[in-house]
Amino acid sequence: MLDTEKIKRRGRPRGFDRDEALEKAQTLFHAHGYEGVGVAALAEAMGINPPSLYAAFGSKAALYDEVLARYGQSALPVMGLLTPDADTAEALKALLREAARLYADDSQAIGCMVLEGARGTDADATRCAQSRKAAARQQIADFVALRHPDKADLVADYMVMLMSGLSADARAGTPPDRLGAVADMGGLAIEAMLGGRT
Amino acid sequence: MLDTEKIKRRGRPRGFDRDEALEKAQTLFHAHGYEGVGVAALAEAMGINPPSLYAAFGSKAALYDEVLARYGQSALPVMGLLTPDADTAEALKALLREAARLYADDSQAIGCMVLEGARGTDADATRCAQSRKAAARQQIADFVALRHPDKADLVADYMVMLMSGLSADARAGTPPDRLGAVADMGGLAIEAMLGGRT
DNA sequence: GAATTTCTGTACCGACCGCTATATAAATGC
DNA sequence: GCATTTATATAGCGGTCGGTACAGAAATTC
Repeated sequence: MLDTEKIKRRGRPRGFDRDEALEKAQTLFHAHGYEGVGVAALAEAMGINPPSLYAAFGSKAALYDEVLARYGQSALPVMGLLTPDADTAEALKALLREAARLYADDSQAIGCMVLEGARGTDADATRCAQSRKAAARQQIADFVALRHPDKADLVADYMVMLMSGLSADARAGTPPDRLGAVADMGGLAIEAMLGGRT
Repeated sequence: MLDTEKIKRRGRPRGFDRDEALEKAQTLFHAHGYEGVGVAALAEAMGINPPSLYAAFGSKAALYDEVLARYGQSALPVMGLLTPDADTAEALKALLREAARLYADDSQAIGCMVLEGARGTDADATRCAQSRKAAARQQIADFVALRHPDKADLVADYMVMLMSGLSADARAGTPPDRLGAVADMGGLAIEAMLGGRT
């Protein structure tokens, strides 16, 4: 899996940087969604032609999958808040606040790419995104289960649901301050469910 | 506006029931979203041909708009919970519970057609849906403002955000009982914000 | 050098998109 | 009857979709 190194391969070498191309694709997918951007637009933004895209990534859906993986790594700082020694409720509230801030930050693209991607029409694309959504949910559930095993599933469901709503509202244009206030209000339910400073 | 009656109009009479056709279109739009269903599929389900569709409704977007209006009326029972004499928190919690039940009910279509429609790629369709979403939000804000004017906007934002998340999870396949539990947990934030039995 | 392998650009495929030109069918007004 | 008006069915418009056949270019191995 670690043959990303520049092994001398025979044949004509690729004329573009694969990761740079992925980054351009990520920008477009995040901004317009899987169905909102076509292969032609992707190829143009990546500075290549469709055949090169298909040679390097296989298909539009496969490219999307790689982009989602890349996004998952860059969005890891969010999940990094869930360290085992953190206070459960405080960490979840911080996660909500950070999600709201991130989703409304229009310096990049609006909303969560995974959660938005999980709602599309295309079967392949939604399957990819939903699997990553489920993985994130499980991460949250495992974290909550450290101290509240009986409430882990419910709280994880609640967190994901809330983040889906936050992402939707962010994309609908809700400004950062209002989104943050809503996220904080969502945190009240966590406190009520888990209690403060447990 | 009330010329829905069977006024004798000259020319060949329409060969299909307009409202029945709308109902079929509603089913398809709700199940697959605006972008997920084409004019050909709509026309076939309505039992007509594309030209009849355009003659009767104008365009795909206009048909969608009428369908949304129809949906808004059939979904009114939900908003009917917000009567002026109802307890604020209790009514909102009941609304959440009812929304969760309705969204997960697969006897018809999954999720909220307005909230899902507000997230699409097509500019016209999302504008229609977002305007109805905003109207519903205002209805909630007005209801809350009756007794908690300073918190009306925040609580309305929170309610809409939560319902968006519920609708997304419902479409992702979350079963009714889990969805209901999450909605109830969301209600805890309302109690914390407005207090019980105010 | 030649043969092989791989990538790249042009140009295009069939399928579907929303939509409509055209001609005909079925009603009314006179 | 006849003209007018409206709705229908057939067939097809230009455009975009995801994806590719093909030939040439650029690297390797021998």
